[in-house]
Amino acid sequence: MLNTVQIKEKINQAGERLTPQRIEILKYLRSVTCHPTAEIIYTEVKKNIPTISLGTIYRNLIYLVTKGYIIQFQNNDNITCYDGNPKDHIHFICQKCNKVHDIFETPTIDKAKFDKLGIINKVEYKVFGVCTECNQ
Amino acid sequence: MLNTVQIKEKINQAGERLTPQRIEILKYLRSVTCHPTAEIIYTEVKKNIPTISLGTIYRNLIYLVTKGYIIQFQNNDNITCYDGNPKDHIHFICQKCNKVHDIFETPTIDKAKFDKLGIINKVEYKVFGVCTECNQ
DNA sequence: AAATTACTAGTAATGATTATCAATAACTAT
DNA sequence: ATAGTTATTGATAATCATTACTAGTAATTT
Repeated sequence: MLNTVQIKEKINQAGERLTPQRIEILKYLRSVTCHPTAEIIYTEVKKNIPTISLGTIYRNLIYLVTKGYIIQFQNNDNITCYDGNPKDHIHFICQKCNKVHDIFETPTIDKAKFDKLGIINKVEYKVFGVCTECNQ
Repeated sequence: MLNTVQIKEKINQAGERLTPQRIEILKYLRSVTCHPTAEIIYTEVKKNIPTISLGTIYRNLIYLVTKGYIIQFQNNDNITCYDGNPKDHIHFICQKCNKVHDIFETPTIDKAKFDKLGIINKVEYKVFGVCTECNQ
């Protein structure tokens, strides 16, 4: 996992600025294993930067997703969730409690089939079901 | 592909009613290979049932998804799209033109890994990229 | 240290989706 | 067939996650 210095090195590029807000959002997402919504990230980052606004959260999340530092996906209620681990993996989403579990396995697909269709930028694998806790 | 009689047989169950609106929405989705939004479905079904309302479209789409007659997923703009083919398959989504291509292949995953987590109800595989047409 | 401009905070606007409710019509039982 | 039950519809209002806007601020460059 990247430390703050590494984040600084990685995130800063020509024409882009390294703001405390941007660092804090990425640091938070890298520090948790859950898959928070923008609203939750807002609540949590606010503890360290009380004046941060929700718009800043959204803007930076878009930035971090675009840059590939984090992953985004929609949960069962179609709310966008974020994952600080950008490595391809499967999300198991409980349809009752909406909790998300990571499965660190990449399904094997026939890449050749996609070559005709175009260039692949990212994949998203979701599995919906009911977790063991909710299935009592 | 189901014909109208088969749809009637399949769709009607105790406590549920077979309305012309419901039939028409399913018939439309079964007749196309594209992946329309609720708005597009509204426009198309309206040609046959001019008085149908958008709320009825949404309500029946939820019904059809719940029953497993159709599939839903979010496109690159996070708008819900619908697929009249409920068989598991991969969606290749162009990030430029938002067009969706079907890949009739099911990635193999280690089901055992999910047994610990809970019961699987459905899977959703999406691949984002740029289609050959947009990549000129 | 000054200049440039990407970024922020605060707020308003957007728009897909859901909720509401009286009227209707699909189904059931007689 | 007919009447009764209630799932569904049409129309409209409400919701709320997300985006747009703007003047002020601060990160970076020169």
